[in-house]
Amino acid sequence: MDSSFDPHAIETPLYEEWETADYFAPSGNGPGYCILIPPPNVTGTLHMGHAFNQTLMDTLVRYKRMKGCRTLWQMGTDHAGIATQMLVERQLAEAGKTRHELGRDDFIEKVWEWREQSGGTIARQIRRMGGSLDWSRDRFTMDDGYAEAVLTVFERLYDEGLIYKGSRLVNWDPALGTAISDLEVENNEEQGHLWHFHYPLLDGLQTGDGTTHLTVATTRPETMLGDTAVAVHPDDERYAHLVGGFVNLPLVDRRIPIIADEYVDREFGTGCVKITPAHDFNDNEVGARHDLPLINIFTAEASINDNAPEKYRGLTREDARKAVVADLDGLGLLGEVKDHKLMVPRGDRSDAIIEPLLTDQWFVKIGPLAEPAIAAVENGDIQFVPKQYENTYFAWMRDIQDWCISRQQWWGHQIPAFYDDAGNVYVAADEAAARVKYNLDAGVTLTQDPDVLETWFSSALWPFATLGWPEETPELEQFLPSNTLITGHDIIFFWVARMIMMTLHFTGKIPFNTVYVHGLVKDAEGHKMSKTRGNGLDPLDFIDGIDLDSLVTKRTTNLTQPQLAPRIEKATRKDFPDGIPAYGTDALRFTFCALATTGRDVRFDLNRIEGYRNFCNKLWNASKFAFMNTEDFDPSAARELTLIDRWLRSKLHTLIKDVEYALDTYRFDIFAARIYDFAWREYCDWYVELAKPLLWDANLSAAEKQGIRLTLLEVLEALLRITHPVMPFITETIWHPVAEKLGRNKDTIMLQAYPEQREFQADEQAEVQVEWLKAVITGIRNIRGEANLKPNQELDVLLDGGDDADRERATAMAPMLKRLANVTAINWLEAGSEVPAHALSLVGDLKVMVPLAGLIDVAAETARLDKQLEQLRKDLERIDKKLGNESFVSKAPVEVVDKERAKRADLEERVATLENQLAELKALE
RNA sequence: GGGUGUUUAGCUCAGUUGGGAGAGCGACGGCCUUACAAGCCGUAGGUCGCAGGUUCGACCCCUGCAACACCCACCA
Repeated sequence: MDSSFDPHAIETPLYEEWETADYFAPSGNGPGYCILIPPPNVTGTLHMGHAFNQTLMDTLVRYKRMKGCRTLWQMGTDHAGIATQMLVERQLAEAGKTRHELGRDDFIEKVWEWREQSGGTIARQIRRMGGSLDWSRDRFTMDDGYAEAVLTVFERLYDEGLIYKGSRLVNWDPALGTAISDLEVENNEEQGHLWHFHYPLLDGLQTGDGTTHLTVATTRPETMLGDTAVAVHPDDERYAHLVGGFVNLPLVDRRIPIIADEYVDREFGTGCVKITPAHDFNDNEVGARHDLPLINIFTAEASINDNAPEKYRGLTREDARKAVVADLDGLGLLGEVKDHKLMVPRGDRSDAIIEPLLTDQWFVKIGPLAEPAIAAVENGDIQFVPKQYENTYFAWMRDIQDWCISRQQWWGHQIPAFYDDAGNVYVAADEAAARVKYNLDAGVTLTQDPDVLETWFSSALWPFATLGWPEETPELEQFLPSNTLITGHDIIFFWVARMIMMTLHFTGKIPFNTVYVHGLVKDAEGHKMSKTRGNGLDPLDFIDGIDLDSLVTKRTTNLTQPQLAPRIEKATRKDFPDGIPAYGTDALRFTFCALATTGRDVRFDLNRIEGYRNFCNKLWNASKFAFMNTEDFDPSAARELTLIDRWLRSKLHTLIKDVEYALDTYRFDIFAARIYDFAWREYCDWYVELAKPLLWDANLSAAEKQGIRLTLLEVLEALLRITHPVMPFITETIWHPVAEKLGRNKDTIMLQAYPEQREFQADEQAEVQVEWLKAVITGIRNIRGEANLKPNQELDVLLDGGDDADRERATAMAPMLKRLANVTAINWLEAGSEVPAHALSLVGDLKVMVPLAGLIDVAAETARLDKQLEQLRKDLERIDKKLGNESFVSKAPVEVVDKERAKRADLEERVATLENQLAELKALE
């Protein structure tokens, strides 16, 4: 083995070995266990969220595989319609071209080319993370087989009346030129204005105070060009007499009615609302109730169209706004203009302001699909961890709206609907099938719907389409439902809910039993990582390291808002003054597990990963120690387990139970913490250190030394198996030589059985004894430390008090005690002899005394004991108060009261001893 | 406007059924002790967000409030 841990030397070659040996494919005859990867975008790159998500999945997958399950981690990628199309369009734009110049077929060809070129990136990155996915079953949502599933689903839903086409107000992204679903709209509060406009009353009408106009307020002045009414509340006396009358819509010179509708809030503004049914979801409903005309004034790019007065045509919505306000002002019809905060809807991909626009779109009638999906969670077939997400799910599902699935885009599954010249619709997988299905002769010309399906429509089929559906495959039989879905809470609606609906509808099975929802990865300040913010981190940079300048360049290139670059650079130079060191994959994975506490977002903290990189090094060095002390080790030689061996094995016995419980309950943080604690504290700090003096002790029998060497190796070997799911590379590397020494099978640790409790025996007595030993050693170390004695300053120790057990232990453990506390001689105080001035430590009834002998300063020792005494007195006081409380004694359970009494007695004795000791010290001053 | 989560040591976070507040990192002091200075030994840090309530007893249960984060929602 190399002298120190170097992740790069081991990781990549090891992964290639695993993959070549086909260790990732399902094997064995155990129970099936399946996890589906949330398919990353095929042309994307790995971000921290992926790395976190995949670490948790791989940890579980490796654990289950070692537990003997026939385990499948299903790999696949998503065609990511809008995201990918945007990317390729941007590339075209750099070459000065548009997709329209290219034409649909050539453009799609270009996207496939891009996929060929960049599709391997994310796969390579996932491999670097150590993910044990079954690459042989890799699926892509645009594969032929997958496409067949998508078309089949569409057709069946259409035939069942669950997909329909309709003309509706939808969320329109004018930058992308497509409709998007409600979920793809992000509403954020932004600063805007509230403009008040005066609409002149017609036919001589007046308000109560003689005003000849109605004043309406709006945050969107330009939409007034499409107003078709003014509404007031039906019970509003101020305007009751005007209902049924008319106002003149300025600039447009249109006569529009004054209507009464409950929708209006009398308290807000003037109590009068302009109604624009074609450009506002609320107004649209009002318009429908009052049979108002819909006047669409926007083009697909959100410029003013020909339905508006000539003057405004062709203006962008921003310019139109300015013009409308200026013109009304010129007419004296502009009232107050106030600052106003409002929710602005923006497209999640384009960041463009979303326009409600009347268009023809395809919808999924979602109610009938939602019902069984709600039931599946209600009745516990599907469980969310943490459970509170079930409420989030229910809330959304119970109020779910029909799903707009058509996109005016080119990259994606083209909608399998065909139209004849008369506009009749025929739905089938392809044109030929449509002709057969609808009995159309060759004379009928058919044109396919140009739109594509939104990406989430196809990813909703992931649980069964990846396993071969609509064919009936053995994989469907074995791996549906899958076991655990691991995902962030940001895609519960987008993906999880829709998978549940679709899978239930088409297979009659639930897609998965458990949904484990983890938090999102935030930066050290708790902010969401994003390209725009420039605070994103590349997981590969933690593995390989990156220098500061490269990191700055990475974060500031290709920004959507280049003006932010200086700020991002400054922040980056401040947060990462030395760039990022190479920590290796294992350290990164361990960090993710350690931070994966339930129901909480994770702040990625550089200090944590550094600590866990150090932990890797610790493991590496511990194994070096084990090897150095087991040269010529013969696993079959006679051995006898010593006390510390029995103690360590007993600790391991408990560890195995704890890690199993942790993983079974998705407590990755506890899993990591227990491993860390056992490996570092128990194995390294105590066992190895205790073993040293024994291995070097001439009085110890060969069998006992063999017992120690065996334990050194066996416990390490088991620890490596326990740790392997989270740190696959270092454990595999170290495991081989260990297993070899133990004479075991040595293909790969990946396929070894996960440790079971029965491999290591519990031994309560050994634990008690070693705890005693640790207490004595710690006591002496405390004296040494507080008295500022050099470690190489040898000490003698005198023991007094205690019982027979103490005497036996002191004799038996003398070598360990001497070395770990750096003590030369241990003697018992002879009865009747004089007690020298000493520093004191108490272990139960046993007095551990270190004679001052000119080494220890009386004042320092006094201070040390004072500190201890003060703490003891505080404890005593608290207990006295408790026991002095009549209600406590009478009402608390007897065992609790007894416990307090015992504690009190013990404390009292210790206090007395220390007081005594302090008095003696005082006499020395 | 509705909902969810969070608030514990300087920082990041644990704390299972109510019964003596924990870890890692950082800080401080001492050590190159023959696996490891990416290390070893020791020490110091907390009215558990605030205010009430239930209880013999509350970080834990209940009520209210505050701050922060996120989700949902049509207030012009």
